[in-house]
Amino acid sequence: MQKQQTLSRNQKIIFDLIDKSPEPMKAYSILFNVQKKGIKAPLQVYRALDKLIEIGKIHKIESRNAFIACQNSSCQISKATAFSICESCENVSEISNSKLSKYLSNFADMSGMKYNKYNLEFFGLCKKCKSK
Amino acid sequence: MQKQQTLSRNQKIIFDLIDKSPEPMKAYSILFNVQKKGIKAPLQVYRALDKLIEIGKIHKIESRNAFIACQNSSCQISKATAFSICESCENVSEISNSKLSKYLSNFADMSGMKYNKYNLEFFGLCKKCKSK
DNA sequence: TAACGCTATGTAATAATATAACATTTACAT
DNA sequence: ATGTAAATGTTATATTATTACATAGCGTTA
Ligand SMILES: [Zn+2]
Ligand SMILES: [Zn+2]
Ligand SMILES: [Zn+2]
Ligand SMILES: [Zn+2]
Repeated sequence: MQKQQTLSRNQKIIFDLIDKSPEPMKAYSILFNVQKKGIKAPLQVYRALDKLIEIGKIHKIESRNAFIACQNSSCQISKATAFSICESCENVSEISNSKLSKYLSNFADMSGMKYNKYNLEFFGLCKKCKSK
Repeated sequence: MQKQQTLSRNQKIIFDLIDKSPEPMKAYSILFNVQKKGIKAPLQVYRALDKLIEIGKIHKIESRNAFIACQNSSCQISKATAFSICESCENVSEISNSKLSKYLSNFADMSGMKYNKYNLEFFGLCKKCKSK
C-alpha cells in the first residue's frame, strides 16, 4: 500500500476534474473548467499537474499533451506506464499487465544504462472503431 | 530493403541538419539553423519534419518535443520505436533490440485492440552520468 | 510566541511549440 | 500541354508551458 497523499485545494479540484473525465484532458481545457472555482492562471494548473504526476495520481499522455487519472489505484506505477490509444476516436486507456511491466522493468541492453522509468504508448484502432 | 525516398530540397536540408546533430533537435532550433538556407517559417520546418517522420528518416522524442535521425538505417521501424533517455545529460539513443521489438509488436491484451504502432521511452542515467 | 523552512498559492508577463488559411510553384505522369 | 499531387512560401494565430516575483499557510522548534 502506498502512503496516502493529502491533496491541497487546487490539486484536489484539478484531480477530481480529471478523474471524472472519460477522456484525457488538456491543460487549457482543465483551466477553463476550473476558472469558476478560482483557479485563473495556467501556472496554477501546471503546478497541480506536476504534483499529481509526481505522486502518481495522474499521468501525462506524451503524444497528446493530455492528462489522465491513474487507473491502477492500488499500485504505484507512475514510473512504469503503458497506454493504448485509439487513433480514430482518441480513446485512451491505461494498460495494466504484470507480464508487460515485469518485462519492461527488467529490460536491459548493452548500453550500460540503468533504467528507472519508462513510458509506453501503443496506437491502433479500438474495438468500436475497427468494426466501422 | 525499404524503397529509397527522394527528399525534397527543404526535407534534405532539415534531415541533414538533424542527422549531423549529436543530440535530438528542437523545431525552433532547427528553424534557427536553416534560416540562412532560406527556410524562414516554422511551418516549413514542421512540414518537413512531418514528412521525414512519415517515411521513417527521423523520429520524434515525445517527452522532449525533439527530433532525432533514425539510427536503424537498414530497417523500417518508424512504427515501432524505442529510446533510452538520460535524465541527467539528456543524451538519447534509439534502442534496436529485436527481442524487445518482437515482444512489443506481438503484444496483445484483453482490450480487443489491434496495435499497429508503439513508442517506448526509457529513462535513467547513462553510464557517464551514473559514475559521477 | 517567534523565527524558520517548506509547500502552496496568486498574478502578470512571456517563451516555446504547433497549426490554420491561403496563394503559388514544382514535379511528373498522361 | 494539361491535369494532378506534392511541395513551398507567407502571414497570422492557436496551443502548450515556463519565468519571475510576491504572498500566504502550516508545521517544527528555539
Ligand atoms: Zn497509473
Ligand atoms: Zn476508437
Ligand atoms: Zn529508427
Ligand atoms: Zn547522461
